[in-house]
Amino acid sequence: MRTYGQFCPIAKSSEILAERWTLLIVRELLLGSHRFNELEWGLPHIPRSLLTQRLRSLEDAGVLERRADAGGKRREYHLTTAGLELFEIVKGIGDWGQKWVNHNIGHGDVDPKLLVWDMHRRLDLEAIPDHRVVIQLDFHGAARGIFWLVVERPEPSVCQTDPGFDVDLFVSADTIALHRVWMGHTTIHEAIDEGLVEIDGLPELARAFPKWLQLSFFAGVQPAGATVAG
Amino acid sequence: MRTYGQFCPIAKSSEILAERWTLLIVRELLLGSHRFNELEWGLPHIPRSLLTQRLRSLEDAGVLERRADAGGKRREYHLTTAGLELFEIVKGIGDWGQKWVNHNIGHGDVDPKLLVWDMHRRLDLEAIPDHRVVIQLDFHGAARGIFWLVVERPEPSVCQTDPGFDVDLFVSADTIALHRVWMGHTTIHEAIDEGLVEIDGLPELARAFPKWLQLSFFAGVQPAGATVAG
DNA sequence: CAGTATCCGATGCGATACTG
DNA sequence: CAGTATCGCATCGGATACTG
Repeated sequence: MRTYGQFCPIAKSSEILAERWTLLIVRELLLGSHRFNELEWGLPHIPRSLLTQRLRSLEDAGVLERRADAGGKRREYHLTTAGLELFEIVKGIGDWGQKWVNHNIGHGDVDPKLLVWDMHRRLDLEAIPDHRVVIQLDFHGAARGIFWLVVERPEPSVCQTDPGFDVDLFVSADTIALHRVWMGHTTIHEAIDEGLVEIDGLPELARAFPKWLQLSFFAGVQPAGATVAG
Repeated sequence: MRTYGQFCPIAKSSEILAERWTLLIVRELLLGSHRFNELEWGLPHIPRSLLTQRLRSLEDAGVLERRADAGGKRREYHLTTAGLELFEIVKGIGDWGQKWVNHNIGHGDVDPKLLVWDMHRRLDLEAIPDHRVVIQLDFHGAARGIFWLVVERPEPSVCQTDPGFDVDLFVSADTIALHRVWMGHTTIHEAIDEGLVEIDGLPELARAFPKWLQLSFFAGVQPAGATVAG
């Protein structure tokens, strides 16, 4: 690991935390991912070898620990007490970003895979129906992709290939528009009115769907200089 | 600038803040350095070209702005509102480091130059005498160096070469020992008792010196697992 | 003093391919 | 699924020299 040659605690922390990808890995762990594959879903474009390397560094630094899972065969990654105490820092960085960093979501910043992964993790388990609902999401515009969201208790899941179930709801969305909804820059109803998002299926389900969908943790943070919506 | 291709505010912030040296530059600005040369004092080993580059990135990101100073000739770097709002984040990272990162100060982590720079910035202006006091600091042990601290109002200064004034106090210190005092791991009186720090000069000044010296901002944070001193 | 310009070697990153 | 191995390239770090 590269060091700064300083005793300052900010420098010592930065040696661990300020390396590329590291904070995003911690974010994923804080949000409840524990398996290598789950981490990959939340970190599109990270080289697998680099993920391995970072997980090892974080283990050495005492931020996380590897465990064998219940089955005994697979590994799981869990934050230690030290790692869990990064919550406020990571949240603070996110709040700062939402407030101050250019909040025009551009073509380079959108990733349908990450969006559906985030969405599936924020579904309101209290609000979803008792029975399984399968949603097909078609993204178009800045970036394309088709995903399936299998909404069920105890744990919703997401697929990149057709899971084979009958589809109950078809959602077709402009990629940037749905990102803007997720980030709280607009509402899903506005996006629907503008024709950028369409929901097809049983009217009852179509009406209920927006209620299951919780937004990003940072959707409530106002960008600096934004006028408060009337 | 390297990006992550994510809309997540943590990722957008990290693109700016998680690059090497960046957080330490922000630390220096938060602590009151504004000129290129002051920044260099607080960032030993940073290549000047890289400092220039980072300052430019931070300006582009809206974290700082360049100004002409009062004289009109020199440039100064000042945090914007966005930059000032990084205070809690930087402090949080420092607190976390002081609590959780290996707090054995080793040979690779000591830097007398940074230490005297930090010390001169934390001198208690209320407590120092009315007249100028010149202190020569001799570091020995893990890393060597001689510095002169010119203690005076309104602004103390520090030199790497003999400023030519009569020296009022000679301080001779083991480098690691004085770092440990600064970080709150021990007291200066303990270090003196162990023979690791010596102060020579008028007894009145020698007695007063420890009182001018405020410690690191993080000296009050207990390392995890540390027993509270009795 | 306050930078800018250039050059070189080491390392980190990212892409691809391979394995149990 | 959960990694490991390898390799080219970009960036960083450090040195040196130059400028207003």
